[in-house]
Amino acid sequence: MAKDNKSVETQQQILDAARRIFSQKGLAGARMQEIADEAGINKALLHYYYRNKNLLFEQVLEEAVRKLFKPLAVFLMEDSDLFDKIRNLCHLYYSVLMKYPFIPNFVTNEASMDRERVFKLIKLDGIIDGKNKTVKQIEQYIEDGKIRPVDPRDLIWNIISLCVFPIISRPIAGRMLYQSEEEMEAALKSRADHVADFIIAAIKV
Amino acid sequence: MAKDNKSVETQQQILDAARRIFSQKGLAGARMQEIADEAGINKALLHYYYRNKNLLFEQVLEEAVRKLFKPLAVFLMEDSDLFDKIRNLCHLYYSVLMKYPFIPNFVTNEASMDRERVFKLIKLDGIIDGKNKTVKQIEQYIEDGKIRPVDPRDLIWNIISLCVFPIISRPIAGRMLYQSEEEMEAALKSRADHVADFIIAAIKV
DNA sequence: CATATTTTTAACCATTTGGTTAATACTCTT
DNA sequence: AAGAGTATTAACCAAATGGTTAAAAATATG
Repeated sequence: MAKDNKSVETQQQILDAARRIFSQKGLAGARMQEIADEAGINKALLHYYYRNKNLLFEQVLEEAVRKLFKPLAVFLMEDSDLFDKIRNLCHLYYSVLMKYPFIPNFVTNEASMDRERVFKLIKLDGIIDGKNKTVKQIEQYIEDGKIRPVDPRDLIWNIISLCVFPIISRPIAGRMLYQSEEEMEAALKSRADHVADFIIAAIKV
Repeated sequence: MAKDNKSVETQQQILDAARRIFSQKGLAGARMQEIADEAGINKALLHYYYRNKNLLFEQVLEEAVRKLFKPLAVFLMEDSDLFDKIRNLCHLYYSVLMKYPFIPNFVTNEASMDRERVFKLIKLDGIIDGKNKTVKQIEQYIEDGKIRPVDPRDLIWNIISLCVFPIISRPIAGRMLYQSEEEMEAALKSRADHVADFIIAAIKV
């Protein structure tokens, strides 16, 4: 049994490499040899730790799905004021996705190729419980006249879209909208606030 | 020289098949044999009309990029009232993307794999001219007190996000937010209007 | 109808790729 | 230091895959 930490270090290097390669090239486009090279090891060693490509991919995908859905689950479950929740979600998403900008595209793309594989990794029950909770909260806010009448599910979908899509479209939209990389980076920094403001302005009476 | 139309018909079948396969599996995941089967022809015939996989892919990608950016270019260039433009864009995008729902994911994914390949296909000059025009229009609306002060580029990015992302995320979000496929289909029908309302509510003073 | 041209196919081929094997280096325990 | 177990490697293999070739249908042309 691996008592020393050389092996876990190697496994970590493999996972890091796999994350980079898989997220950039997808399951079909990634080459085991390339992952091994990127990890600085032999291809046979790669198979020694991760029996095959699919298993390795599944591990990387699971991690990505978890990271992508955690902020959403937190948002949907939270008990606090709706406006606070929205601001929190925007900031949480931006900090996570700025750190792992490849995740949204990686997951949505895999979902379009093999929907079920992604579903199996989402704790759907928890999400749906949270969704029902937040839908109720939104309905209550409408009833209390705190926000305009909107379809709660449309609203949730809009919020997610505004948090996630800018990251996916950044390579293209950045070049279209901004003069330079730096200008875009700067704009991105304040986007979490702007998006939250935008959403709240759209619903507040 | 092909005077008859059997050959163009075959080429069309190939393109249709290639669209389906490439958009579902990506460049690396698609198999020439599978495209040939889907088109009901021999693999050698596939190479007879399209010399190699890359050329065929490029053709499918170009078409997808054109379809994805046309509504945006129209929006950015249009001279009419900003609110009308926004409503138009939402409806245009929804009609195009409901017809070709695979396009956004296909293009964003390819952009994340090979950014330059996508850039080369976008008529960037036209888009940027239009962008400058619409940015000026938004600034004018702010100055005239018709809308709240917002960063024009953030606003444009938000509009695009709200039009495009729901299509990308539909397989996942649909199952999370709605009880059944039919319920989601129904909700989707009115989304173009809701999204336009949402955006306008967010900026109108 | 004969022949030139285009379309379609079956059989092949070279390369790539995921995965295996068997042997070697390393590390830890006693 | 010896031996057991673990980590690592080079060489290899079978299957899959993009692409080619040469011949056969089919079609157009005179």
